[in-house]
Amino acid sequence: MTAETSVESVPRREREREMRRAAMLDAARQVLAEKGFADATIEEIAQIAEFGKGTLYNYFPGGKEEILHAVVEDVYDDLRDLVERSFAADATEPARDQFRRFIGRAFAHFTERRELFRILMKEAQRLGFSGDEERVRFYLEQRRKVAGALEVPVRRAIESGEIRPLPPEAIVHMILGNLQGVQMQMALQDRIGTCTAPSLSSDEASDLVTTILFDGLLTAPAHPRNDSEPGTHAHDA
Amino acid sequence: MTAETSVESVPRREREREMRRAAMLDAARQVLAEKGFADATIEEIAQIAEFGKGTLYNYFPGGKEEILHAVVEDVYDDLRDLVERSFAADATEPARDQFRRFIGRAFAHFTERRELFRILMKEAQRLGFSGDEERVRFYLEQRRKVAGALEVPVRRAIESGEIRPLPPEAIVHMILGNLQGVQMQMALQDRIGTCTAPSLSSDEASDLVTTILFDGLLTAPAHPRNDSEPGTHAHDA
DNA sequence: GTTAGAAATGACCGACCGGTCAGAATGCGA
DNA sequence: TCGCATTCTGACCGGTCGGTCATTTCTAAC
Repeated sequence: MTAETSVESVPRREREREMRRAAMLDAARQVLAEKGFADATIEEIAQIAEFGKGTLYNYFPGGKEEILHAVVEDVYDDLRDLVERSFAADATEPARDQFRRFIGRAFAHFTERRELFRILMKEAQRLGFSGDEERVRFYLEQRRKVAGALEVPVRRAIESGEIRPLPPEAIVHMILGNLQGVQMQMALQDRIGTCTAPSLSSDEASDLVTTILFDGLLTAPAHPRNDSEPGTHAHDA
Repeated sequence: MTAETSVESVPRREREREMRRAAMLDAARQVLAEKGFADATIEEIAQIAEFGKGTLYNYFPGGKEEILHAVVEDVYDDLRDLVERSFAADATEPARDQFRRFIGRAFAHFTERRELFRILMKEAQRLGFSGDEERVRFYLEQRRKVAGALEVPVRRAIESGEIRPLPPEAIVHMILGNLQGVQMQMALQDRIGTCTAPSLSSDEASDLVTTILFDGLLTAPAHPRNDSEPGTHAHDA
């Protein structure tokens, strides 16, 4: 009955350690989402995880900072997986449909995981704009994980001629910016009882983003669709 | 020579007070951009503004929080002005050109005022997601100043039939999301010597955003342009 | 020059928190 | 059961910082 130290897949001892680590990260997520990095206290994380403060330092010798990094890293890993899974389908599927699927899943992901979105908004930016070289590098690395994954289908769609040959990195940033902007709107929306707007549903939001992104706002093309490069239009002084 | 307390436009005493207040806010902007709210110290702000710490509390009895609010409020006011100025032109100008002008100015505004963008990124979100009812309300109010201003031209363009009749609030959020996403990319880009990308210029960025926003990514319309409502497309489970 | 009121100042206080470490608890093999 | 090793723990320490207020400095009216 009592476990033997046999050569099982994972040495038991280690598995338990991993479980505890996960519990600590769970607690950290919760507190970070609620308070933000600056106001979160190690003490509270420890309390929620039901460990002594000192124990956290066993698992995360780097202290608060290391905990934040671990949490953020997980969030971005999940996001990258989500991207990769969303585009895994056959290559014949129209780009528009593939992206529509991704966008829908991304909204769903963060809608049922508010706290992760909060952490991303509150802390990721802070890392990116931190004065500390190390932190900035970490942030860029994380962001590139996702951007890199998303660049693959974008490039494919450009090569197949489905979408305009604009700089892929820029397209990726715009897509991510759109997602963030609308997710933000939805998050704020139910934060105060819908002040004015008719409360976009997750599905409506997906359609909307896809439409604007792929079809554009204009009702009638101002100039030929195959005018692929932005070209020069009205500039201002 | 010595000033008289005459009934001039502004009572001198008050003007000087206003100047000092402005100097303090300048210093605050600088420190907030560099360190963020949590790590900024009143002491440092006072030092840079060349006042004693106590004096700051004369001008901002609410302390650190009130200072942040004042700074953020100014940023949003400027932004709203920028929106209103950009669309003040005659009503016959095509919507696309008007928005192109706005987008260009917005990039220019934040490109030559990095520190304001930083503050917006680092702190505004934090306010929006704060647990405190009061802070959230403040944030929403600020944001609405800008969103409200931008909604005007959007509504006009919808009514004139130039752009699709999608929910104006959503369009506004997407526009703002795009601007933020791309501005962010540019900010990060020159934060580390351009890792890979060919470094989007401010003007290229404006064209790019305008193109995607108005003309869409697709090279050929997948379905009729006047299919104004997003309609149902590929959904996923 | 005098003085009353306003404004500026920075030493000080108390709260808070990240991180440490000596000792307690626990596990585990002999 | 014993004893060693590993892990857990929370009281404690040092440092920081927001905010206060008694004192000083300035201003301007008389």
